[in-house]
Amino acid sequence: MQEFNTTIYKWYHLNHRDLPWRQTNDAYKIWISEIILQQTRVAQGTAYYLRFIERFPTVNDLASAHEDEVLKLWQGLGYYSRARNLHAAAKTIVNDYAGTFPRSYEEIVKLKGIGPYTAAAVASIAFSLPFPTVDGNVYRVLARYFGLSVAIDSTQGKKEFAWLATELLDKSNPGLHNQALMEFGALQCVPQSPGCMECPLHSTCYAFLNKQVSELPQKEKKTKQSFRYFYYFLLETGKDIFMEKRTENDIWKNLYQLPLVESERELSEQELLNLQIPFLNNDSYNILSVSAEKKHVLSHRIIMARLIRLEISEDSEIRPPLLRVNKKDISKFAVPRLVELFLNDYKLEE
DNA sequence: AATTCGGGGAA
DNA sequence: TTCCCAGAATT
Repeated sequence: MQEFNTTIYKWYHLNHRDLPWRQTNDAYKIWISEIILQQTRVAQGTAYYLRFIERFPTVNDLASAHEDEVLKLWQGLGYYSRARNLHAAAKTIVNDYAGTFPRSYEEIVKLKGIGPYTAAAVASIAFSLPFPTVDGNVYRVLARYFGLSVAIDSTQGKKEFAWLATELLDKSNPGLHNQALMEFGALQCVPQSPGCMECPLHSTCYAFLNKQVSELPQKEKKTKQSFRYFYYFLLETGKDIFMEKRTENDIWKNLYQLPLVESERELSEQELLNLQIPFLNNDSYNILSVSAEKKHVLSHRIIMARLIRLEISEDSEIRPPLLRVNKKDISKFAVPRLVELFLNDYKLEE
């Protein structure tokens, strides 16, 4: 047990990455990095972290920003509730804690978007409080080394792993302990074909000794996907197009998009040509083009989408919720990746 | 306990 | 294709 920890620490000392959020003790910055890295690889999140910290150096800067700008900085990163919750929590910190990050686990875990993992990460790394971080890396390392075969996504499994992680925690330096264990999982004890021959723990690793490395950790649920059919409309006047905000409790909430008609089933090109356009009060338009079908895969959805370009007259009656946007301002709006791709294609055509 | 929420990189 | 990433909130 002691051997496990000291070996991990030694490995961390030799192999850890020099990441931007490891150069600070600022709880605010640690927090930002942890939210960005939820279900997100370091390689993908780092650039977002740097831009975010540059624009919002303090919690006050973030709290006083408009949500649209926060989402724009988050564009392309996914799981946008993270950005909305981050913004809401910043306001809570400013309003309820006078802009000082709360220093107890109980207060931290109450903040929006902060669950057991993130609360433990901030508490241990920023404040040296004794709470173990149990993330995907930790599940994997512990499951393999100690041979825990209980499913990591079951209630029982979460309890058992949390208990073991608490037992292992070095309370004299919980921040270092947590980061070392996670880094070890991220770089050495990786999900697919880890380098066990070079691993400093292989002589005492249950999974390696019992040839169960590829069987651990165990998971029980697999996500099932369903289809959705999105038909976006690019309404062009001379210099403007139209956009709308997604306000429903659905994917991409509070992001912007091109006017959308969603269908229960796939529509043929002929059906699209005859479609009633719900946001136009008259029918004075020309169909310029119908794009090829684009397949956009999310974790629980497969979205099949097309872009229909319409030329409309300057005096067309547009249903109110649509925003008239000058073409040079389109990039100011936070849009889903799918819409961004359509807009990029459109710009290339021009 | 099950579902939802994004997007990308690696094999 | 499949897996899964420094998970959390909602149902």
